[in-house]
Amino acid sequence: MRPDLPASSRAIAIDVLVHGAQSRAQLAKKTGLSAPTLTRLVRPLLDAGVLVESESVRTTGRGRSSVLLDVVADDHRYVGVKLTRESIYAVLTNLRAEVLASEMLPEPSLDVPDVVSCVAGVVSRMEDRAGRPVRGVGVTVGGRVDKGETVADSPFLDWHEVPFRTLLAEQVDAPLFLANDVVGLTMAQQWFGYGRTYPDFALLTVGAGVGYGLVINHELVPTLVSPIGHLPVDPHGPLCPAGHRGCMTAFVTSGAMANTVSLAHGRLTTYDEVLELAEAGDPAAARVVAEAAHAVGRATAAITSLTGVDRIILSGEGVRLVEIAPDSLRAGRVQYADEQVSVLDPVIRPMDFLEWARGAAVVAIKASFP
Amino acid sequence: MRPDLPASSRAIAIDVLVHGAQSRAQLAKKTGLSAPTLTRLVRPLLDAGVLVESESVRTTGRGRSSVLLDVVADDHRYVGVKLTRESIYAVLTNLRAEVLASEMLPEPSLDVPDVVSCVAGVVSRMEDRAGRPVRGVGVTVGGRVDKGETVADSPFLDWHEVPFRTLLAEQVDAPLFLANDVVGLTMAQQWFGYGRTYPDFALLTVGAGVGYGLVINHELVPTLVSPIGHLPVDPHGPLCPAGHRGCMTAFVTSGAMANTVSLAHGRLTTYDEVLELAEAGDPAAARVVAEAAHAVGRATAAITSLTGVDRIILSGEGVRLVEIAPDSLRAGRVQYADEQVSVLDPVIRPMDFLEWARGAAVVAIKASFP
DNA sequence: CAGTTATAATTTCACAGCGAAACTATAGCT
DNA sequence: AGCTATAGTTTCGCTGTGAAATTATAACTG
Repeated sequence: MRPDLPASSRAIAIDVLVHGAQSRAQLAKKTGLSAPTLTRLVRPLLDAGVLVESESVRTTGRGRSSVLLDVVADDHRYVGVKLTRESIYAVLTNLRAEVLASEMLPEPSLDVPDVVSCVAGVVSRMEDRAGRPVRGVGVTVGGRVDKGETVADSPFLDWHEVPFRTLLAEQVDAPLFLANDVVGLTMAQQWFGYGRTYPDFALLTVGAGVGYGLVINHELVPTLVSPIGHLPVDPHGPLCPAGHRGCMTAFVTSGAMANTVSLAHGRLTTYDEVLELAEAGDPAAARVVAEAAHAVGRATAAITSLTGVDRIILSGEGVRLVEIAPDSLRAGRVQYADEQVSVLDPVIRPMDFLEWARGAAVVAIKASFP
Repeated sequence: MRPDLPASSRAIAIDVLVHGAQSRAQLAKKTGLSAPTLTRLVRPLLDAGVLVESESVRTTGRGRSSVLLDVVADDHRYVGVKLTRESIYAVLTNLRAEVLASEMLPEPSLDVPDVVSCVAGVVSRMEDRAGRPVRGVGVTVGGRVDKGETVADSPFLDWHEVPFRTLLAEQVDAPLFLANDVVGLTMAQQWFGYGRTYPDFALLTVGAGVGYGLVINHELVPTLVSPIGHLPVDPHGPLCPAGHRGCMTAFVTSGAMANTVSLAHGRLTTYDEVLELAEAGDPAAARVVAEAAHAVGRATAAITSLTGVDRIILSGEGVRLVEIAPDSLRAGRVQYADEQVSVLDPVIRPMDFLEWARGAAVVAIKASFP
């Protein structure tokens, strides 16, 4: 973040980063600014090296060729780290959040000093691999993060009021940014994913927990952390650990689903097995998966009802469940819908665990660009 | 709306209208603008008569007395009209949306020309009572309103794609504004009610239907029209006319509640009787009211979960039900809540039907001030 | 191939919004 | 009367902006 750059210059730079190389004329039309203003706004960006003029491109028709402006994505390196209870995931990315290297290692323990030095070690190795200064390091955790400084409360790590950024900054030189994990994932979608093109969208993640991010009018709406996890779906449904009957956590988290199927079959069944069994036609597993997909559909309908946002991304490690039971998803989404109103289908974005780390990298990119 | 006024002048004028008489110094501090800028912004407002300097006020301590700036609320007249299936409600207000006169008359029929001339008649009578030119007329209806021009779809009036504003403009001289009824009510809360002080709040209305308005960061979020009416609460609950089991409509609308109690007692019971019976301890009525209040609580919890907004206003003609069963409301609100997170109690704003018309007047005020 | 047209980008210039500094206007306190 | 504190104004310079004119480039035309 260069504080000397005028805000409108920054907006131009972000547009180029997010939407790719464009000419000044295109940018002027898109932003509603005049051509002279664009020339003026772009100059300091060129001087600072934020943008470069790439080849001039012949468009159809006559007239002078336009010169494309672009970021040099590969000039910059960012690191993203996501902490879970079991593992630490890290990625090295360029400015466009494209993953160049990754690492996964088991969580040493949940003691804060252990985690701090372990993360510092990962970051240091990533810096070596980068072969150049890293411009920013983003770290995300599940749970409440306060002002980007402290982990106020993380049930996954059993942490409370840990001033994690400060602690980590003692061992990491690069600019450091701390955020909630779903916030990072939502930002990644906003700048480099589905949300790029849309001013409003919601992100619902399914896996060990249920995550939720909301963007309205290009801005991230600060929701409480993962409150959607306890959104009620069916007051007669299964029980979640917090004692809620039929909330999202009880229906769709991988642990809950595995438990239910284990109980039905009288033997321990993993989440992956549940999905396989469901695909193979096992009645119990199929039922559990269908109910979970139905619950996800219900949740998307509630999101649309209460926020007016109808573009919804489904993602998370466990999202395959809705691909297995698309009809249940659809049924849950439209069951209580108004007849006249057409309902957009959610977009499914399968993802592995590195995607979480990539979200962390985007936290750093967003905070430090340009 | 004076298009020649700079945007920041307008912001100052709105602040004075909404928050009452203030000195330039106060406004400068609040808006973060400098004192000179405030002098400059206020001048055209004084010239145009939007603001006046009222008496200079001695504050504590020494120094020059500050001069309060205020709108002349009673210099201006606005009319608000709300259409329902059975009746037309109209109010005459001043600039601060204080009701000076009101009128209620039965809907002549649902034929568009009848309604148009009836509304034109009401407006004309209100203009007579105003004794001066009316600065704006706001008309609101339940249902989808497109671009302030046409009633795209109103199940209450059985109207579809009626270019109501244009039709009415042929018989009304004053500037005319058309909007959804809940939008008007939300705007009224935003400028002249509970929302004045808060950047984020939600409005939930209960009555013949269920209404929902959302303001985030001082801005009205465009939600679909009354989709919350079919928010599911309990998939084993009562049935609504659209065939949904246990949706908000089935639980909390006055018609549904009256029907349920009528059925239980084997005799026709009105909504008001239901509330009286519940207060008197009648088990069936008390149960229906408690379930309704519980459903309202659930809905507020869902709103908070999915929007992050925890300040919620409960209103509408039927809102007394939650006053009768506050414990059920609270139970529904916290039942699925996270334990750590403290939950704000909703604010209850009882209202009569004229409040709807006042909301319509606010539509006109907001659109035409200054 | 020179002239015409179309598009991109830049330069020049004038205007609007804003705040720092200095100034005027009050009012209380000593 | 002189000092201090607060409100509001005037002056002036900085910054962001677009209209208009200018330059650069490319294709099409007769």
